[in-house]
Amino acid sequence: MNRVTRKKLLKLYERMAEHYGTTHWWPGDSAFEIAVGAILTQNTAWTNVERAIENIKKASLMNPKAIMDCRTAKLEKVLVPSGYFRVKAKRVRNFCAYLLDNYGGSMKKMAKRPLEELRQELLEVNGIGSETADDILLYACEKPVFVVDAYTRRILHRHGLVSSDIPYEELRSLFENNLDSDVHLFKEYHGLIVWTGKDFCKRTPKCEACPLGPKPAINLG
DNA sequence: GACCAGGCACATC
DNA sequence: GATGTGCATGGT
Repeated sequence: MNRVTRKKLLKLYERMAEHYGTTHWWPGDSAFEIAVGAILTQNTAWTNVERAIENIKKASLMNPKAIMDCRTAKLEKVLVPSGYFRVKAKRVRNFCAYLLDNYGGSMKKMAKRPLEELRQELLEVNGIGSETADDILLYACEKPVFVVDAYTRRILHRHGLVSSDIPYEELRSLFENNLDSDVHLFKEYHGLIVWTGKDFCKRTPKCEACPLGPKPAINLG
């Protein structure tokens, strides 16, 4: 099922923006911090990620070289609050190794690579999948990529626009092909989806108060 | 105390 | 190629 149109996507955006205003998503003091946060937030609530990011900063580890140089036990310890700390320590390090080997540890240099090639490279890093790669591309590298997450799929499905098992790439294409290729729009759209999802679209949704309408299937026309 | 959260890789059939 | 499983913490 695919009933997505440009008009409907703009309507969704408009309703969420009316409710929340500007989200300024994604928070972070640097592109590197955003990339690390993208890995740490995998299947994890953002509040837990914030604690781990604070720990990384307090330990002066918020740069790729420091993360590669520190002992595994120490890195794992600062990541404990974000959950899955053993796998995430490996994944963060895999990204740091990639960044150091290919771009001398510079996110700025990395971001100069063409979008498609960079996306392929990121996906080859063990621990970086589609969503994490796209988070990094959009929010850390300012590339016009639409980030799809569980909320995106859930919200569009509940409004009768796509099937619940639509593949990641397919859903990403629907947004990218129907909207202007605009980094600011893509950032805000995803930010609004995250906020709406957190407030109203968990597995047990509170559709009554949702800015998108009182029922899962609303008239978006 | 159960259930859930913005994933991902790997094993198995 | 589809389906299942491990990974771990903190909030509700």
